[in-house]
Amino acid sequence: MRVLIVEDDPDLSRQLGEVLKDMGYAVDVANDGEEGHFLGDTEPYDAVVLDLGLPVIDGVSVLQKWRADGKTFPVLILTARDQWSEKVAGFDAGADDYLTKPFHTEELLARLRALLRRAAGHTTDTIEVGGLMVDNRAARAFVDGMPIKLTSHEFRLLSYLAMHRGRVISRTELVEHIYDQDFDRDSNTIEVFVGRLRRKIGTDRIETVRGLGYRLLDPAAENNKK
Amino acid sequence: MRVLIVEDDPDLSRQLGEVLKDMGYAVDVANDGEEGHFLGDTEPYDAVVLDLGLPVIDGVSVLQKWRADGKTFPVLILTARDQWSEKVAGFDAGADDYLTKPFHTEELLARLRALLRRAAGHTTDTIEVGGLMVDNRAARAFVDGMPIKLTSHEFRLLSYLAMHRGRVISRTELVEHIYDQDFDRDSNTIEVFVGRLRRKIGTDRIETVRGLGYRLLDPAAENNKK
DNA sequence: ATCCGCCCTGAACGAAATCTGAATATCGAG
DNA sequence: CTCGATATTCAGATTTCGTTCAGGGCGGAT
Repeated sequence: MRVLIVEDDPDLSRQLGEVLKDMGYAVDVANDGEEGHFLGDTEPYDAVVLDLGLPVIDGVSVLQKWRADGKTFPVLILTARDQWSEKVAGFDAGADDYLTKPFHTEELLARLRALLRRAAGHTTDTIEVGGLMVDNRAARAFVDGMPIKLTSHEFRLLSYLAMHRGRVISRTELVEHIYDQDFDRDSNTIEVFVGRLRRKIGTDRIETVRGLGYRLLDPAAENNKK
Repeated sequence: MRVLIVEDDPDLSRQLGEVLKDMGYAVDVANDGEEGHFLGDTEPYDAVVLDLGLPVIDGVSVLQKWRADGKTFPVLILTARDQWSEKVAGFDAGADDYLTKPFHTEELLARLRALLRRAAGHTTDTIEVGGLMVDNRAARAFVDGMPIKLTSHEFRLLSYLAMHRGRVISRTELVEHIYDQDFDRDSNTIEVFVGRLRRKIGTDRIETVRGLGYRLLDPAAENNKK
């Protein structure tokens, strides 16, 4: 899952960035409205955290532009306390949730998870596919109840596949959602990670669809074969 | 599904080409308006992605010429940001949708799918023909609920037949829509693929119409027969 | 600040699936 | 029955994928 933070307070944005990375997200940070708008327009984020009080272009305008351009990613807006009018304007512009500053990072994480979940059509933070369980809340995975040790990128890959289980995901899409902006993809890192994941969760869980990409499937459901 | 990209920025066109191929389209790329116009006039595309700012001949003129010549394929135009006048001119010239640069690839894909669907007179990503289901989004096919394992070319072939079910499709048309431009068809690859498909989805689903081509039909419905 | 260890990247190489083109067999119309 | 059209089969050729490994970066520990 890849997230954009648009926040002008350097302390806050840095701290948020760290927390989100710890949780296993790929994170980009923009420091003003213009940069934020550009990134949101350019990169395929799974969610955006948007401060409404921003230099250069204010948050509501940024959000309006995105929505006018057809961007559908969920947006969580941050408002100063008691700025009720701003909040309303944010919702009118197409926000999906809000949080008033100051807030507890735990709450931000919870709301963000809820947004990501909803966008992918799930109702819980944990996804189970035939004995494999992915816990997005704790950033952990289990096979038949046994915890699996995954590195951060391995988890991101698995989580993304789990969120879209059954669908074929192209290498391109995986790269775009697992890495943040500055990454040259001219290597075979995805293949390498898929290989490692397979060794950890079992070979038959990730199917490769030649020429298209990968798909997470339930090895128990025997009707996946042939 | 065969798509033409007319785009002068080599980075962008290369990247777009890759993404679209990932999604299973056959893709041709033209680097300027003249080449683009020629290809669009000559080859039977299912959709075109057309940049408006082009060398030699500009995008709007290209589009006007195509429409004047009776070309009906859907055209998605790309405009630089905030070039509202260009956008309007594009629509007047007969564009079906637009996207402002920069954009993220998933949005382009979604809009392209929507255009292709609309053009084929369908409203969802999945097509069902008597127990056979083709899911263009997930790049999967099912027979009576059982997933069928298809290679990417087999899937393209099936998808095209499903999009035009009931119609007789000539070998030539199939080749043109499944492969990109530089392909010598002096072989019998289509027969080979049809054979493989039949083995996988059932012999009675693809009817061969002697001297004309193939047709996908519903084996349950009796009124398909000539 | 420095060292150590884990993880990531990129490349190389081998393996596997798939595609192509041709040869051969079968079918259907007249 | 004959001929052209379509089916089937198959072996290279080709593309795509899996695996391994070394170098290096980053973070944590000391």
